[in-house]
Amino acid sequence: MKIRLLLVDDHAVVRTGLRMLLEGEEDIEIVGEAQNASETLNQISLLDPDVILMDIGLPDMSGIEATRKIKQLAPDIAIVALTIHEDEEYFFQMLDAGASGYVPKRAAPEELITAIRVTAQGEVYLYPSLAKLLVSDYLTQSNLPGKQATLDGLTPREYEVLTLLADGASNNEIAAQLSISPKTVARHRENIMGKLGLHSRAELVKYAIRKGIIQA
Amino acid sequence: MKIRLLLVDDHAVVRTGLRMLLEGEEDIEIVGEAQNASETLNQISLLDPDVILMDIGLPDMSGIEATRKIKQLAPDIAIVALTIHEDEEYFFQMLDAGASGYVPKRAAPEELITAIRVTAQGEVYLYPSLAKLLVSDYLTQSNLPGKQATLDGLTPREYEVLTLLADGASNNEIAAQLSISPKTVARHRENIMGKLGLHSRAELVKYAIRKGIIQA
DNA sequence: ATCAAGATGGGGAAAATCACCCATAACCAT
DNA sequence: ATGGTTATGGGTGATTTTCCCCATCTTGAT
Repeated sequence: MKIRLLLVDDHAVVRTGLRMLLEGEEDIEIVGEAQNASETLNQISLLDPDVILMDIGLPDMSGIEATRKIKQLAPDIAIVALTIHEDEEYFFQMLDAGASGYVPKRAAPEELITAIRVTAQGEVYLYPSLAKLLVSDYLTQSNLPGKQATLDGLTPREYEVLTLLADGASNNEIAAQLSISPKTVARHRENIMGKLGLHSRAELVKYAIRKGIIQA
Repeated sequence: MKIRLLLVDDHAVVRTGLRMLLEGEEDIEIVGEAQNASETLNQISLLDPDVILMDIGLPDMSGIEATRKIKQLAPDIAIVALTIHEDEEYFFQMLDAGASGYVPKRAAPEELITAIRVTAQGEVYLYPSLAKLLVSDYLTQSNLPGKQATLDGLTPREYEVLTLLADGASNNEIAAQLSISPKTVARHRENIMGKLGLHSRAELVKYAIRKGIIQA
C-alpha cells in the first residue's frame, strides 16, 4: 500500500520541486496538490490522503489554522509541516494544531521522506533540533498529538461557532447554518467567552484574528 | 527660527545615523526621538515639533496609521515618511494619511534635508520617481495634502469613534469616554457603517485591523 | 450670505445580545 | 455504572444595538 500524499504550498515551483523529489520513492504516491487552505479542505475528502505536506505561509489562512481545521475534519490524516520557519513559535503552534511532523525546508530530502513514512504510520517525526525543544519545554505539560486539535480548550463545536461569530454572523445566522437553535449558539458563545476570558464580540474577532482563525 | 524636528524610527542605529546626518544643518534642531507610534503621540505636545521624520515599519502601529493620528491631533505638524518601501501602495497610503513628504531611505542625504526644509514651510516634497506617480494617478481625483487626514471619507470624529468601537467598547463606554451622549455614538456608528458599507461590529473590527487602526 | 458638512443628541420601536437559570441525551473513560 | 464532558436547547429579564425619524449649532466654503 502506497502512502497517499497531498502537497500544499502556494508556490507552484515548490510543489513541482517536491514532486520531483518524491516521485522516485516507490512507496509514496502524490495524489494531489493544493495551493491554499480552502483548496486543501475541499480536496481531502476526494483524494483521501494519508499524509499532507503543508507549508505554513499560505495566502488565505495560516497553515497552522489549516492544520487545525483538517484535524477536526479528518483526525486520521497526518500532517507534516514543511516550512522556512525554524522558530519555536511556529513549531509549537503547529504541534498544538495537531501536526505530526515538522521539517524545515532546508532539511535534507531524505529527512522529508522519512518524515512522510513515519507520520503515515501514525508516528511523529520532528526535525532533530526541534525535537530537543520539545522534550525540554513541551512534554512537561503532556500533550499528545493526534488527539483533538483545538485551541485554548475550545471544543470542536465551540471552535466552529467561534469561526462564524468572528466573521460577523449573528446568532440566528449561525443557528441556521449549523441547523441548531439560536439558543445553543448563544450557549456556545457564552462558553467560548468564558473559556477565553473575553467579554465582547469585538474581542472575539480580535482573538480569532490573532490566532489566525479568520482573516482580517 | 530653527526647524524643530522629531525622529521616529524603531532602530536606534537609524536614529543615530539621522542625527549625525542632520546635526550639521544650521537651521534644523532635533528636539527628540521616538521609537514607536505611541511614544510619538505622547511626545508631540511636549516637544512641539514642526516636522516629524517617520519610518513606516513601527512595532506597535504602522507609520501610516501613526501619521493619521498625528494629523488629527496636530494638523500643523508636517510629516515626512522615510522608508525602505518604494512601492506605490505605501506611498499613496501615506499621502492619504496626510504625510507631506516621502523619501526612500536610499535617497541622497541632501534630498532628505530638502524634504525637511520644504515641508516645514507647509509645502510638499516628494521623491522624484514618486512625484511622477502622483501626477499621473492621484491628481486626477484632486486630493490636497494638509487637509484632513481621514480614511475612506470618515470624519475625524467618526474615526475616533471607530477606534473605540473596534476595540470592543460599548456605545455607553464610548459616550462616557468622549463625554457625549450614547445616542450620538450610535449616530456616528450608523454613519461609519453607512460610509464603509459594513453591517456588523465584527466587520468594523476587521476593517479597523486591516487598516491598521487597531491591533488584533 | 447662504449652503454643505460635521457634530451633537432626542424619540421610538424592533431586534439582538448578554447573562444568568435550568434540563436532557450521548459519549467516553476510569 | 458513574461521573465528566460535550452538545443540545428552553426560559427570563435586563441591557444593548440597530435603524429609522427628527432637530440644532458650528464652521468653512462659495
